[in-house]
Amino acid sequence: MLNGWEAVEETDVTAQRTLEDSPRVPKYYQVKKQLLELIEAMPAGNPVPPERALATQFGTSRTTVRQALTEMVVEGRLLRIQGKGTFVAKPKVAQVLQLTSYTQEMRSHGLHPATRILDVSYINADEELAELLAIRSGGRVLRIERLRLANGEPMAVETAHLAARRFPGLRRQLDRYASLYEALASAYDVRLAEAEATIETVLATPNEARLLGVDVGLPLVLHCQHSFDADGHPVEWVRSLYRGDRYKFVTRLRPPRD
Amino acid sequence: MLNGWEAVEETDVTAQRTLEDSPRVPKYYQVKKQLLELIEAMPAGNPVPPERALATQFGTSRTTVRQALTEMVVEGRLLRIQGKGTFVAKPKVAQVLQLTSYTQEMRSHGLHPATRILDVSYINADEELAELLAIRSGGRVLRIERLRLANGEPMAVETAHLAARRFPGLRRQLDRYASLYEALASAYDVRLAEAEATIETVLATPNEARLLGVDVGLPLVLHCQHSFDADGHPVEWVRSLYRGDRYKFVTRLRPPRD
DNA sequence: GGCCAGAACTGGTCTAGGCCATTGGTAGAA
DNA sequence: TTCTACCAATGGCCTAGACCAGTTCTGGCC
Repeated sequence: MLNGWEAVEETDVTAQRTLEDSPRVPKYYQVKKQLLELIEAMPAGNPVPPERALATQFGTSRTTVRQALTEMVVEGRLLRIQGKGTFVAKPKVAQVLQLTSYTQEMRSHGLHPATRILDVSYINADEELAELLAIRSGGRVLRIERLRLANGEPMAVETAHLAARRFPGLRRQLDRYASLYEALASAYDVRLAEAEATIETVLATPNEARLLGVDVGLPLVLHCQHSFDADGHPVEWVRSLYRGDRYKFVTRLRPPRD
Repeated sequence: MLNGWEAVEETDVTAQRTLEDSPRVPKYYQVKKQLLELIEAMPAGNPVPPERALATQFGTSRTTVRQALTEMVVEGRLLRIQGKGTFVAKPKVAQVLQLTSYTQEMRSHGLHPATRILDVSYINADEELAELLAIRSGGRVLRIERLRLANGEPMAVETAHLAARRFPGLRRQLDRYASLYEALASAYDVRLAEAEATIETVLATPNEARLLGVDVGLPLVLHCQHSFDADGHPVEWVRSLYRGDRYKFVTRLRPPRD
């Protein structure tokens, strides 16, 4: 019994033709294993058989096939499109966690970056945001919501917050510069010197899923960044949602100062 | 506190008393929304009603309730135990990404850390590992697999790799010191100066799930760290699997050197 | 009192089907 | 030729049950 799952890890599919044996392992997991082998030899974008066909082929119900497929979609190995089919997904992109702009970062990976501005507006800071930006509660904050793309594919939804008073006219300046950081440097002589970032996994809400073109409930990487200038004043607070199935993060670490 | 906030995109839930209307929103998602409200006022560890009761209460099938519950389990908001019930989970623990030992890190959060050594053995480096540790391919490598706990709860499975020739007798030294980093510093006068870490989301395999006490297929955070000493020589390569539902990562960023 | 068998729960897996929403092709109409 | 209406195929969501696997309580037996 202890070796129950061990047997599956090294599943010799050639040996077992049916899924009937070893009831210790869920059937959907056996289906998944076989599907993983199947798509291993397939190039990205290649379609896998439709769910109903797989159900027949494996001798299970469609529900069970979907359970296996869902896990693989969550893992970023498959991509489901309603009405079209299910396809082998592309491998993950690495994102270096440093104070570069998204544009620079993507170019250094040989990808073609693009940004679509979804919304630029002024809001009033709630208590939490006010503290992050070191302004008074209720103070005006410029909120910039952008969709980040790489090679035309949505990669992240980024919502930046900056104190309106500190960067007057920033809204207009945005049109003149390629990136926010460039605008801050050129128009306000502000450069980011340090930041604190948190990374955690969350699941896509319907709205976020729509923007990123993924399914509701898929794990995303929530990356919140609090950036400071050389004087230690807060400059921005950014909440970014990356596609967990397309991204991985890279960061350089140093020992803590004692 | 650096945190994500609840996205405000939903259709007006207050307007709809029942689950019948607005077919745009899946029923399981409406169930999830209501469950989120339900557990908001509940302390961690508190049980939610059993699935069959919820199905009756919401007028849906148990399958639909399970779909909602499953998402909440994946998000780390609920904890399911077969035969016992489903319970409100504890909030995430933040993990600072810096070159501290796990032991130090947990203590600084007021948690009681513990480490269970799963396996210490010598292996032969494959090509990839040899390059990471700057040794010849096939060279001896000490492999340390440890289970990290906080307040008695499994938090991560960590597998460290160090060149055997560079740290002779390290296997025995491990017993004498509280942490690996302490052993390196005291017995070999080696201190970590820098590291490169990658972070990505993966799903738990049966083996990993068993060790961490989570369900197969739950998202984990894969954290790989390549550490160097002050001379720039590689010291260790560590592959850590954290519970994605219990952890979030914090890191400090600096501008890239040009 | 103490032990054990079993009932009565819990969540875990699975079936066999239903209908809906989206997509892409096709046949017929303009 | 171009457009439109329809149809077939896909994945998305849902039902109403079934049985299995753990956990906990309970009642009878010693």
